[in-house]
Amino acid sequence: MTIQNRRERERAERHQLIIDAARELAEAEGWEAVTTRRLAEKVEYSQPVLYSHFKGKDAIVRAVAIQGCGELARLMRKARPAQGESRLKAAAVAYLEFAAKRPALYDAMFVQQVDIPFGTDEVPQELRDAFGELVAAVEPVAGERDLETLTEVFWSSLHGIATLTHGHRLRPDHHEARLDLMLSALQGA
Amino acid sequence: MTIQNRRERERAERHQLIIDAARELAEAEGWEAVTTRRLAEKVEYSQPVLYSHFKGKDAIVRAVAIQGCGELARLMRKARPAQGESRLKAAAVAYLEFAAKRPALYDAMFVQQVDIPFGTDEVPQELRDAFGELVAAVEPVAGERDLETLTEVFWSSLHGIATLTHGHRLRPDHHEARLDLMLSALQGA
DNA sequence: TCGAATGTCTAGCAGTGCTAGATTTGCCTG
DNA sequence: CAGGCAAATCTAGCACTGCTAGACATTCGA
Repeated sequence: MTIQNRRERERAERHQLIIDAARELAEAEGWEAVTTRRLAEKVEYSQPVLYSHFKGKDAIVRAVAIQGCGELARLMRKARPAQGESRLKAAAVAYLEFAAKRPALYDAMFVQQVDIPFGTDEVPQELRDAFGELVAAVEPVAGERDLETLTEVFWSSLHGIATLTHGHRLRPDHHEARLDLMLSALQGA
Repeated sequence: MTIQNRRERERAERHQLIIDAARELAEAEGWEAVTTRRLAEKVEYSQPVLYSHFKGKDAIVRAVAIQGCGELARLMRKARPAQGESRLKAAAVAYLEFAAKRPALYDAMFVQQVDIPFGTDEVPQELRDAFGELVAAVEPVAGERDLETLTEVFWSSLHGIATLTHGHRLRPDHHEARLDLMLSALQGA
């Protein structure tokens, strides 16, 4: 029993080791540098070991993405301002900072279409948490408008800004002006 | 001289043939199905011919993307409503329809980071035209706000909605509600 | 008709994700 | 403590990718 336990624990540790290695490699050199061979080398095992933990490379990326959602949720929660200040702006800033500082992670989460269940299925808790933070930020300004729909619009705007900025499609020196314009529009000023 | 001309014309035709084949293949089976071998087979030449026209696969995708921008611009121009109706809404609908109906093309244009010059460099005319259509749609509702910045916000929102919708991250049956909410927010209602 | 230049193809390299089968490792039993 | 067995792990390889060097064919001008 205890041996079984130890083995399971070791397996779980290695599982996480692979996820961390993939994330680190992607953040350091981009996802195109994350090959099963380099990943195997980084965790000091041979390639087939990866496949005893994950169904394929996609599954590894998916695992990284889900944990990334957890981290985003944590960051946004930490960024909740003291009462009185704009929750909407604080959330937007935190979100965009995350996207800018962890582009590879953000890419896995929301750009690459790794088919994480998003709809009616069993949505990972990390995703729920992240979206929940967005909802909480939108709630004070929703007014008559449908909360969830407005949150989706808010999220879309943030996502659009994040990805177009990362692709150098927007003027870099107008970031703050864009953010302010977007926020005041959504606030229904 | 006429021989030279004929050769140049044939080369140009084949150049376009490659671009069309790549677009068709991508639209039919996704970009992951667009390999240099399959593309060569489709145009009935061997692989190296592709490399005599383009520096590499990226350059082919880039060419497809730029022509896609031209098409988007054309569609949005055609969708300009008669006076009185909302230009903003017409532009948004046209943009989102394009993104939904030509997902592979949209992907090449704005999702894959094919480094098309966007900033100060020599921006392709097709891109200018597409952005110009957005500016024209925003202009009537800009009011005191900076036109170009507001257009960037509008574009970001559209892009976010387009990509998150394509990735099944948004509730499909709330598409119109989201669009209306976004438009009325930007309109400064 | 021949030589040369242009154009095109065959064959191959180094890399990818993934896996079958051999090999080693570490456990439990006699 | 030795032996056998099962589980974990690795080696080697497949079919594919983007890309290219060098052989081959074609077409032009003299």
